[in-house]
Amino acid sequence: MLDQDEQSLHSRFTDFEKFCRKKGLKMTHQRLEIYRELLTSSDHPTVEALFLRVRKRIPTISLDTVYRTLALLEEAGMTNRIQTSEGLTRFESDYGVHHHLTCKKCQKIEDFIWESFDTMLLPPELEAWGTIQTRNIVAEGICKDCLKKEKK
Amino acid sequence: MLDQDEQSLHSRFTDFEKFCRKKGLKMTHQRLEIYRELLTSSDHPTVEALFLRVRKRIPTISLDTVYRTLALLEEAGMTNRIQTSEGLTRFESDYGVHHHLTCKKCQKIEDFIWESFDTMLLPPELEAWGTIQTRNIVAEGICKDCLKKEKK
DNA sequence: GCCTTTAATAAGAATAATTCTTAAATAGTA
DNA sequence: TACTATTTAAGAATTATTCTTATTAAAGGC
Repeated sequence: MLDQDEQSLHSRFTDFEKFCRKKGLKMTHQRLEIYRELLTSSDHPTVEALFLRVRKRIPTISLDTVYRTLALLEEAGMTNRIQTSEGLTRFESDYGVHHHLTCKKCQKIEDFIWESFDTMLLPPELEAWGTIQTRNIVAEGICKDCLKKEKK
Repeated sequence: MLDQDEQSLHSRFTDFEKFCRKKGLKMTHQRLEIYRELLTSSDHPTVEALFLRVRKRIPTISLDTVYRTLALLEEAGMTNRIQTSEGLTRFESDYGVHHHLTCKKCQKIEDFIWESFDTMLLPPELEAWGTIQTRNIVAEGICKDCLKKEKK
């Protein structure tokens, strides 16, 4: 499992190089580190959080570069933007179809997969609307940790 | 159908009065007009848009009052906040379970209902997470109008 | 209906998130 | 190694949202 993860991480870096070449974009130190940080972050970080993490390795990096790079990665479909109900923008690296579960108390976001939903046919009325490309579930509630705290 | 809508609109206003009384809130002209505007808007307006519409009837209303009132209504569960991928906050009056369909081009949001999804049991693994209260689908694609424009 | 109390409002200042501007630095290429 | 076009850092500008304060108005008692 770990091997496989590392394998896939490595191949994703290679993809990033290829991607830059193909698009005529320069492969900068900053872009690589931002992308790496996002790949290894599983907590759906905000731009600010990502900036602080990357700054440990590149102390002179600017917040603006993080914004620009994330926009770039998003456009290329390599990351997803998540608009939370707190009003903050969070990011995650794109790794296939999944859904989100958010705690209303602590705002923590967890991923989950649900294949029987993914393969379900949408209501036929929606065909008249246009072409539907993605469909994601946003579920909200109170997580176990916050439920415990409430009881105290 | 129209009769029923008007009926339900009227009862919702009455609810609003009751709601204010119960919470010890004052029933102001501004609050009523903002609530009315949201009830009769089906296009998921932004705060700014709502402000401009209400201003036609109350020219001196301030943007801040719209923000404050929407926060109030949201807290009471009478409206829902929708965080769009454009990064804008939109609002809709709460009228029962439904889902959203957004056009990636023109950003228009349409509602749809899908009862067979609503009654579907969530994956059992999620029970370990905590208590799940809501689950909504956000579908994205290109609407018919934008598809037509693309062909030109 | 008028008075009092307290909450709500308007106006504009303050804050926070994001984007833009510009000069300097750097990647890719000859 | 030198050249050219991108990209970057820094900070200014913009935009959305919230806060502050003096004024206004709703609700309830008289």
